[in-house]
Amino acid sequence: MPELPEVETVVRGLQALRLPGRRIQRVWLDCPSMVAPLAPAEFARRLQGRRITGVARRAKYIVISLSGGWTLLGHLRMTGQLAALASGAPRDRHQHLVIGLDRGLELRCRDTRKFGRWLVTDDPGAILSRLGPEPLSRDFSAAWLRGRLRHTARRLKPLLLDQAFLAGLGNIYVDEALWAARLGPMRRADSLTAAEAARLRLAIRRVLSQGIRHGGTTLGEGLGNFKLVSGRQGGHQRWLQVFHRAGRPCRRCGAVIQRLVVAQRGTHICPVCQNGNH
DNA sequence: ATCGCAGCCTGTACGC
DNA sequence: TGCGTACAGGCTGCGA
Repeated sequence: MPELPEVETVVRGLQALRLPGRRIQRVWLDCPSMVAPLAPAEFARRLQGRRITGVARRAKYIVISLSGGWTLLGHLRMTGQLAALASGAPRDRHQHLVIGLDRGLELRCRDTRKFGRWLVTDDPGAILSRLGPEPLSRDFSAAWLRGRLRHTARRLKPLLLDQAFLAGLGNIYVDEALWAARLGPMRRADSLTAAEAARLRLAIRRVLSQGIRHGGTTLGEGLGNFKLVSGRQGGHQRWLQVFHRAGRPCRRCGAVIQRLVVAQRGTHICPVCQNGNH
């Protein structure tokens, strides 16, 4: 599942291709729901002929700036992948959106479950402004987190998954951050001490930074699993402490990692390290 | 204010 | 071996 580190890895891959200046020549798609609410023809018309002026990331969104003040916003959701390929490269049936650039390069959005969303808009702020702060930015300060935690009774797991609270975490990195901070997923936010809030903030920043350093997490060999723009796999799966490690020993205390369901999500904890008031 | 659930979708893992 | 079924999960929208 692409979360902040995976999207950052994709965006860095795109940035290495030096896309700014390239012109969009052709747009092909076969899955209208992936560009909804725009009709496919309107989506293509808005892209056609524009030049790419920049590539960036905000939370889990890929933000591709275009000439004329337009922006292509991409969200990979569960199984989305973005590949840069020569225009002659063979297609496969999971490539649902192809953006053809000049000089024979294509951006191909591959998405086995078709949950990903792509939008061309002249007002990206309408979407991006609803997001909470970037966890790796200065906005995510100890004072800010402490202040916000104090005023909500929500449980840590659903709170950290809420993109309007903090933007970019998903199921993997929330579980990893809670383990690193030695906090239980069911802990009420307003029950955290200042020291625990500080620990949580550092843990979040650490697991995200590590995820980026390792090029994101690719779990298993499935068709929809995370890939870099180059098609390679990420490397952070070797560093996971709890996620998908149920039944195996905690690397900190040796207790058996458990899988439970919290906020309708598979949740992985060390029952000994994270035993705080459930 | 906060939670729970359905829906979107299809590959995968499991049971028989 | 092959079939059927449950499950996985980011996000939205709805109802409790």
